[in-house]
Amino acid sequence: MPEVETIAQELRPLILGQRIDDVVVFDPTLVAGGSPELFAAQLLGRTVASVERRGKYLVLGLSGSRWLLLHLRMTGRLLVSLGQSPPRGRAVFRFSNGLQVAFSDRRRLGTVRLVEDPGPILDKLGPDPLGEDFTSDVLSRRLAGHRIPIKAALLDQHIVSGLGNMYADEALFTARIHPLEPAHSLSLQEVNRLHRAMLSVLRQAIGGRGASIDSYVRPGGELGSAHFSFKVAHRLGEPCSVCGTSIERVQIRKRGAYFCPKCQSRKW
DNA sequence: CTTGGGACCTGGCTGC
DNA sequence: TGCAGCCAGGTCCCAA
Repeated sequence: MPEVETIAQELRPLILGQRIDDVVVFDPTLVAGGSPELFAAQLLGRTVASVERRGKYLVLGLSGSRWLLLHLRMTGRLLVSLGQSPPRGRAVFRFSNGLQVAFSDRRRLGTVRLVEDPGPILDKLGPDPLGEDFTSDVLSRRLAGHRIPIKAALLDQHIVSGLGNMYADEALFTARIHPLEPAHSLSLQEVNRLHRAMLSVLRQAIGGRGASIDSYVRPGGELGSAHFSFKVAHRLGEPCSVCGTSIERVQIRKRGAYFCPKCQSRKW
């Protein structure tokens, strides 16, 4: 999410108010829920009225009541360039100010979708941790009744939206909660700590313009620096910054979970 | 309803 | 050296 937020922030001043003059889809599987031809045709001539993030979606509001939803998944990138060397990628959007935005995506899991009503997709998302209404109380209610590991709950975008694998690990470390702790069994105090940790981890990562651990780069090609602040994520075997214990890794739902076995000791 | 597993995808890595 | 097989992780879909 910090990566998508960074992209939204940096793309916004470049394309807000601009008209979409050309769309070329090189990889038809990029377009979800409709034909690539129709997708391109229906985008032409519309202007960009808003550039927002919802969960991990990048949401472009367009003139004529259409919404362009982009999801980058793991390796999707949006890269800007001006005119000359036309960028390849899965698709390229050209705007009236001459700017080109390429959707590049090594593993081809990202999607774009043009809809009249984003509700059916976005309303399924849980609350955004950076939204004003995301209180500790809200988090507590969202976790109630879920017996799954807290790490799995944080990654379920229907429960809360925006946390990816790295940031879930970082938030749990900061809150000193073991990733396998059943979500519904967190104490009020633990939920409070987790709530604060989610906010601080995400805000700090946005301040670092995202984490370039895998293939993420900013629209201009620059790297993010948020990964330099990671305490546990992708730090298997390194000493914990708090207690010096070796960072461990377990599998939860086929995903790697990094944690400090001492700072995040289980209570059961 | 909740939960868990497979599928998708491909560059990089492991191991024989 | 060559190559099969595994792994990463966000989301959807399906079965229990």
